[in-house]
Amino acid sequence: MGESMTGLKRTHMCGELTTQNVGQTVVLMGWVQRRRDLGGLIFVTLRDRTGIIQLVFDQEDDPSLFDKAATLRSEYVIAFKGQVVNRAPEAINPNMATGDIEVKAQELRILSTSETPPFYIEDNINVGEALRYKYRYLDLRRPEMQKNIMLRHKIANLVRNFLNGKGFLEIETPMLTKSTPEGARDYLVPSRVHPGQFYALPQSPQLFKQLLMLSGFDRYYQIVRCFRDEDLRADRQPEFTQVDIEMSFVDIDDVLAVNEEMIAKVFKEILDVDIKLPLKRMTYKEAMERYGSDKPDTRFGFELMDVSHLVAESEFKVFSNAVKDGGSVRAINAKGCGGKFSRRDIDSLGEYVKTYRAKGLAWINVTEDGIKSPIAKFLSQKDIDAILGHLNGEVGDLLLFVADRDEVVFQALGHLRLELARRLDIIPDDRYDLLWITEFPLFEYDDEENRYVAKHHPFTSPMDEDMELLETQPQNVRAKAYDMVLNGSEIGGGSIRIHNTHVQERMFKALGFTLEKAWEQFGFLMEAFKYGTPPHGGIAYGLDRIAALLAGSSSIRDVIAFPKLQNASDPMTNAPSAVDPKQLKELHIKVESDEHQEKDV
RNA sequence: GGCCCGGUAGUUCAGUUGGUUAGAAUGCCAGCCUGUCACGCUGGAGGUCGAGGGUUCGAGCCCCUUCCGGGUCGCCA
Repeated sequence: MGESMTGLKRTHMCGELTTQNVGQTVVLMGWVQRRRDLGGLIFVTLRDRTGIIQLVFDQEDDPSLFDKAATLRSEYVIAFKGQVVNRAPEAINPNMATGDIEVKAQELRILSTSETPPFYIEDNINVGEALRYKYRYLDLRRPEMQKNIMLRHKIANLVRNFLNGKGFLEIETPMLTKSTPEGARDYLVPSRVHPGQFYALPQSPQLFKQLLMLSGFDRYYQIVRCFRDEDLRADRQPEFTQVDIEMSFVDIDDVLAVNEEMIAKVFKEILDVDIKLPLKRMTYKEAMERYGSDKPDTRFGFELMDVSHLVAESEFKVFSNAVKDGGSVRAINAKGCGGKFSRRDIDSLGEYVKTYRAKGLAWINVTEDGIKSPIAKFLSQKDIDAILGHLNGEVGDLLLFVADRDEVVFQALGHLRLELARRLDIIPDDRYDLLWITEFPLFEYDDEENRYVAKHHPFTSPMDEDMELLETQPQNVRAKAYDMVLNGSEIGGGSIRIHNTHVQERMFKALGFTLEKAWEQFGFLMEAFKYGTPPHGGIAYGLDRIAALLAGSSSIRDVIAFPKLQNASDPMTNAPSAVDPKQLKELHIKVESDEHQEKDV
């Protein structure tokens, strides 16, 4: 049982004390970080969310207070009264923000004791994530986590203030909504009053924000939770937070302008980094051809180069056949890597690209003794000269080639250039390359479903000049879609929407929907379009990703207070879990296999 | 669903060709210590080697099954 704090009122936060407070009597409350018992003298470091301060208990001053301090252990919660004093010059701790002062004890109350925590509450701990998340409330006590969560708050606050100032309204949209067949898998929610029917948790408030434009709210935003029942990654959680924005009477330039101003403000306020506006724009086509990715990391080179035209007639069938079959042969000149990478290193790069479905990695090592390459024997001197010339291959360079369908070539080489940069450690970590990727294809072909599917979503407007290709050459239709990319991560994406029933119907048709099916699924939207729809468009940012990037974290889990593990479970609450059969009965749900029912009953 | 890596003390890990009583660091507990700040010194407690099965005279180590964690491909409009 703890003591009462009655009669003591906190006067200061630990990390806010400075030499300015010397001489004052202060009351502090927080957690015991560490106790150092030197015999007749005990030092205690006390922690709250602002930082850490050293408390001093001297046996000669007050023996009973001293004895009480001796019982303190890590993570005890205490109320403490004492006088702030300067430390002796030789006792100053330069590694501590408050290291030039300490507080001499006058009163101590133990408000709450603590068991020994399963891991130490400090930065740079080396502990498995499963353990950290099981005790997430302790993990969150660590200064670096406190910093991350506070940073996230600050970003959200900046965004709100900025958008409020620009006349945007924050409007909530439903969490219980309608399942849509396109896109990611939905989380379904049954309800007692509708047997056999399900709500879906929103993957995004997309349709609702469009309807809000139709209602005349003109400018909307929402910091909103979204849900996708897909497999997790370091940058993907089943529930995540979007900064969702929509505007009326706008075209692409209007949306991009206000958004890049917002992001620049966030960078200035959070990192004191000046972002040069307007942001660079790059078309999807250029991004793919130069970087093999629609979210290029432009902080380093190793750009892709097309050598298809040089090897189309080559004796090397892997190259010439790829070109004949409509694919391409592209290369990266890994400048200066010829001498750095061993044969074993190069082989491991070959294994790496196979992850991305490339069948292999051809290479040419340009050395002082001429070229070394397993494919040299298939290439004529003329071919080699042409390739070296085109790729600017010089002594010391390593040329890496992938030949396949464009899609595979881009993916393999796009990832390879990232891998090369990581291995060579040449990615500057103090640089923030922000850019827009524009003119995305409206459709991409889905091999499994044997039809075109929307690359962004089915409400994205085609570019005006490509409108006529909708029925005849869907693969060549570009969309009024844009992504914001930061250092190789997509942090936001959006589009100008279709605001016309007729165009929307043509779109669904191109996607292989019958009119009946389109109306069944999205009838409420197309019906709405009949009643006076302003041109509109918007964007949605991944707040978790932005916060992680600004915090310098490699995983969005570091900026989410209570994240889920890779299997989408929560080791703290044990969610998801079996439910009482009574609940299922009420919901008219029968679970086929009952082995999962026993999991944690 | 596929592939890769991992699971040994509270925690992070080591553990040789399969061979005596499974170790280290740190944390924890006790004692000593008045200027520490990763305090120090001395001592102590602490283990279902993820689980189940198999091979063997003998398994932390080999084999099979399974569970769990991480990464990744598919997937993620």
